[in-house]
Amino acid sequence: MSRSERLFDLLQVLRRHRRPVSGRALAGEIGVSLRTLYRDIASLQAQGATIEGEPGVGYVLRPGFLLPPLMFTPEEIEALVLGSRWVAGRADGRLAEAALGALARIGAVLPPDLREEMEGSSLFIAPGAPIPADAIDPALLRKAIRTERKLRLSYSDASGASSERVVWPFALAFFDQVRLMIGWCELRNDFRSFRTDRIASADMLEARYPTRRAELVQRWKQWKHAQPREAPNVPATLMPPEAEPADSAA
Amino acid sequence: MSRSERLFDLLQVLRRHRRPVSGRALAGEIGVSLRTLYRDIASLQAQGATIEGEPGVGYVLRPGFLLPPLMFTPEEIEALVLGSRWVAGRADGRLAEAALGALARIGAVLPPDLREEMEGSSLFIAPGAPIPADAIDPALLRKAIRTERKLRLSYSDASGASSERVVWPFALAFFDQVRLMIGWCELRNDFRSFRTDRIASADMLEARYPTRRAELVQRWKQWKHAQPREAPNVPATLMPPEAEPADSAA
DNA sequence: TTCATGCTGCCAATTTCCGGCAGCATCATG
DNA sequence: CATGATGCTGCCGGAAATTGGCAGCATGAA
Repeated sequence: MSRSERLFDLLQVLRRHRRPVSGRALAGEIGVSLRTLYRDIASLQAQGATIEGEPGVGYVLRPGFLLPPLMFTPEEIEALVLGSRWVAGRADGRLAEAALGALARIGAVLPPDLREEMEGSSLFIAPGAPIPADAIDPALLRKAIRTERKLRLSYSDASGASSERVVWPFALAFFDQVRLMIGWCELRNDFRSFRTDRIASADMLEARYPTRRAELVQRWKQWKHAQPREAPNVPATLMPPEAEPADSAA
Repeated sequence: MSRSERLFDLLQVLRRHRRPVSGRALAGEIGVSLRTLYRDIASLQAQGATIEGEPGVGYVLRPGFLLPPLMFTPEEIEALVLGSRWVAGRADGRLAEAALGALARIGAVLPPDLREEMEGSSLFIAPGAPIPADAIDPALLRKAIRTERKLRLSYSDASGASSERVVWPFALAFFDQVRLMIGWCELRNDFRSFRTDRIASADMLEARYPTRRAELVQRWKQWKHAQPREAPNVPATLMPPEAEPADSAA
């Protein structure tokens, strides 16, 4: 049996035991030396398996590595498929792939009737006007947001003036035609929004920003609520992206 | 990347594609030679995966493999959340609820770190222009589509003329501002699209329509492809909804 | 037919794997 | 505290697997 097959096996064995099992027992069950078993466990862990080992006790596989069976109502399936189709059609390539990948995973753990529901779903996203392509990789922005890292941006505002600045990115807003990255701007010492298609370059810095993302979001919402509006009778949430320019106030 | 890791990857890639994929394409996607890919396929098959390969066609993974897929990646979680937020914000109430319900179910099986990812996700759907409210319950349309039942419609077209007809609804298309129900119209004996906000009333009939939904969709795609376009230099997929009116051709 | 594709055998260079040993850390228990 | 069970790591040398390339055959569709 090749090593890769053995790893699949080990996973199944671990899944079967819910009580801790000693490495020696596992090694015996799989037919391999103890030394090799330790290496195998390390391999699985490297792939994200949360296998916990305690001295004197043994190993347990914590859930969360493999996707358990899932159950949904037909309407929930439709909602998931529709949402994923929207992402697949309207977001950048990486996210689009991720949406399809997530659907595929869900489909694999669905009972057959629901899987059929998923495959035959008749809710479609109509292609819209083409979205301006980004000069930079949007996945980088998401990664910076996820890991709360600072970004050094080269940005061209609506008037064409370009600038360089460091921002603390904490959100991405998807409009029909445009995407805005929202962050705290060190240059302006204030919140700013940046159209992703106007970001000429973005470099993720080593430094993490000092505030938690959730708190930035919360503060930003308050800030936004308090902002004077050029057209106050339009609800703030409905303002088109240009109404909140990256830097026209500068 | 180790071989075993690659096998997991290959499985997920296979799950993501529903159409047959050539070995060459798979090899390219995974970054390995064709020869090695064949060996990998054989390995997975030996472990119980039902991967079917036909000469001249490609590979398809039949569901039911004993090993469930690995857990979602953070990016997949982001995609699911973003898609669900789109549905929650842009679809009717029932679907919006379903989207949130689906997310909750997914959240229940996530390990803590991913659940945090889900709850703190910073990708937002910006509210757009208000969507015209439907006079009828959109959930009824979806139910009719799901169960392949005929609908009796009262419909007002763009000019305000109203009509009554029986249709075989098979799809719902979501545009930014408008939703179209697509069906076979018994009155016109042809495919027609109906803006859901112009449907004055809809009654689901007892009768199921005689053709399978999937086949209707397929025929409609061919029909649509063959339709003459008023503005032929605009790609068909980019035409705004009004370009394919419910009945202006009648 | 021709073409795209699946699939297999063979081979040499490279890489990985494997088992064994020795040693350390950690925890529970006597 | 001592002991035992267990997890975990480094090192080594021989063994085994992996890899890509090539050549060739089979099959089904256009």
